[in-house]
This record gives sequence, C-alpha cells and structure tokens, in this order.
Amino acid sequence: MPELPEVETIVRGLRLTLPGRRVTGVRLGKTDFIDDPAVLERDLPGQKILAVRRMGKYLLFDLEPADGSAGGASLLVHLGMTGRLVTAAPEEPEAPHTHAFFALDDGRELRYVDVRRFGRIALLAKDGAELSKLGFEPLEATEGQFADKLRGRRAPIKSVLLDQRVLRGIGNIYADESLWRARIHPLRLAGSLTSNEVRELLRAVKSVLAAAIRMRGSSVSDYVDADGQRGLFQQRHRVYQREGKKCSRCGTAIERIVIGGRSSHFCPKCQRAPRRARKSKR
DNA sequence: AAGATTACCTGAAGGC
DNA sequence: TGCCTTCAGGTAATCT
Repeated sequence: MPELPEVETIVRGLRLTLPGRRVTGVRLGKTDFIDDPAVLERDLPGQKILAVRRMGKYLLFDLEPADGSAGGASLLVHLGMTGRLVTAAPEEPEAPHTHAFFALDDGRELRYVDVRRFGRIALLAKDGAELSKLGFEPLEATEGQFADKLRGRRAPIKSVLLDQRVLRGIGNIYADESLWRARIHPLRLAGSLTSNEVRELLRAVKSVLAAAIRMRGSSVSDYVDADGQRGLFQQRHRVYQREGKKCSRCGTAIERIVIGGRSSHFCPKCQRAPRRARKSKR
C-alpha cells in the first residue's frame, strides 16, 4: 500500500514529465471517491501543472489557471490502499478500475486506477485548511517536536504512529518496521516512552523511510510507481507480514496481534511487552 | 475529548 | 468445483 516512500517514489517519477504540462481535458468513471466531480470537470481543464509535491501520503499538483493569473489551486490525490497514477498514450487500453483520465497538452494522459476506491481526488482552493491538521514530515521532524506530540497520549504507540496528525505519511508497514528497529513493543503507551526511546524511535522512522525510498518503496500487494515498476523494500522487511518467521536479530518467531483493528507484527523478545499486556508464562 | 470501533470497497485466499 | 467467510488497511464518521 502506498505510504510515504511509495508516494515519494511516484512523485519523483511524475516530476520528470508533468511540470509545465497543461491539462486539456478530464474524463471520469466512478466518482464516489472524488470530492466534487462536477467542479473537477469544469475547473481543471486549461490549468497548467506548475509543480508536483508530496505531503505525507498526499500528492499535490500545484496549478496555474489558463489566463496565467495567480489562482493557486492544487489538485490533491490520495492513493488510499490500491490507487495508482500512471501516464499513458490515449490509445493504450485502460486497465480495469481506471476512474479518471487527465488529458495533457503533450498528447499523453495521466490516469488514476484504484480497485477499492479508498483513495481521494479533490481540487483544493489556495490555502485551504484541508491539510492543516497533518503532523510533521517524518524525515524533517526533530526529536523535540516528536516528543511534544507523544506527551500525555495514552494510546498504544503503534496507533499513534499511524495518526497522521503526529507524523504524516507512516502506514502499517513502516510503523511496524520502525518499532522493530527501535526495539519498542507496539502496545507501549505513547506517553510512557522514555526520552531515549523517543529519540531511538524517531531515528528508526527516519532510517527505515530513507532506506525504503532508496529502494523505491515496498510492493506487497499491488503497488507500482509512475512507470509501473515494483519497489524492492519488501525484501528488507523484518517483521511486516512475517508472522512465524525468525527475527533476524535474535531468531525468535515473529508474532502478530491486532491493535486498533490493524495487524501488528513484532519480535516478542526484542520488543518487550509492557507489564499490562504481558501474557502469564509458566 | 481522546481513544476505540466501524464503515467504506474489492479481490485474494482459505475452509469445507 | 464452487460457495462462503475472512482478511487486507487509510481515512472519516460514529461511538463511549
């Protein structure tokens, strides 16, 4: 599923061709995941793509109106679980579940494909409050900023890592992998982490995200980048979807539990359970 | 009001 | 073989 490293890889790919292109037409299929389809069809054609950016797991295409005025709107795309953005020649057959076609002035098309339609497309006005609730960009956050976000929170650290208001862009894969690297059990209450643990966790988050970006993301189910290429970081996963396999540090079998409705993978030896959650052992 | 739970959606996988 | 159930999870809505 597309998390920060996957979205970053897609953004870097789209940046090679999209800036400077003008959208010449919009064609939509199913629209139940689009904020206001009529507005998109009416207002997007004619606008020029100035830049392609990422905020957490969101892609943002900064736009300039046809008349060159300073409109400052942006096209927002979230890939949900199964969303894909690909460029194609108009005559190329469309993949199943292709729900949006954006024709470009170089004769090509940007297409949005999404089996489950958990994604989102919206046209944002300039300075919309839309993304203001997002937390820090993980690769730029400081230890102090991260610590402030964790202070007093009584939810499991696993759930807090998934909370986009804390650090934006982390999903289930990188939450589990970060906690393993930092040797912190996913059920630990976020506010109970020591300052050493907070520091180690942020270091782990940054190193795992950076490594995943270098390997062009994780292709677990159906993620591919803007060129249709799979990522490679799934080869480096230490716990995610490795239940029953040996921990690469200590050889103990990886376990899976459900936290907040999400599966969580960890090493029961490297990541010591809080007292409250420890199973009685004889 | 933070934390927990559920709905949304479809295809893959497993059970029988 | 085929039908049924379960699972995957990002986010928003709904609960407690």
